[in-house]
Amino acid sequence: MECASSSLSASASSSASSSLMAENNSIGIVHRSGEDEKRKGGRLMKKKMKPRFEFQTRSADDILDDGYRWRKYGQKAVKNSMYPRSYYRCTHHTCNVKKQVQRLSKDTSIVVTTYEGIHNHPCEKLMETLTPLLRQMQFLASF
DNA sequence: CGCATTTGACCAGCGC
DNA sequence: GCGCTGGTCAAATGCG
Repeated sequence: MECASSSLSASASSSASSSLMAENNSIGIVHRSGEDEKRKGGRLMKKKMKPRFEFQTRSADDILDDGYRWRKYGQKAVKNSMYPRSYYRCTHHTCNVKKQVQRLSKDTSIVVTTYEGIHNHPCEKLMETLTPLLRQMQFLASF
């Protein structure tokens, strides 16, 4: 499904100072949810939600580049965290994947990234990064 | 010029 | 029944 599960961010876009990523990116699925979608904010949504995957990543930046383009559509403060929670959404039309990032009040260095839904489109960024390599591979393969 | 990000406002669900 | 929290959207602004 998602080819970005490897989170091999090429860091070609934002977060130029992602050198801190070399630290130790420990990710792990903490929770998996079923479905749940409702009407809110004056907008109606389906009654079903996609599978939800929660990842805990050790990073100083909330913007984790997993190969997809995310557009922040909201930010709300959480009581438990005292830090605002950021809501992101995939910029793709056919892709209604949502992502919410929250920092742990205990360890501000830990970021909880919750992915909601599955990408139904190829990773543009990843493809972009791999295209030259693929071309090279194909070229070499002709030999 | 285009796009992504930002802040405020609004609504629905749930609790009390 | 009212109040609160959480979640989302919309418009405006800034940056590339």
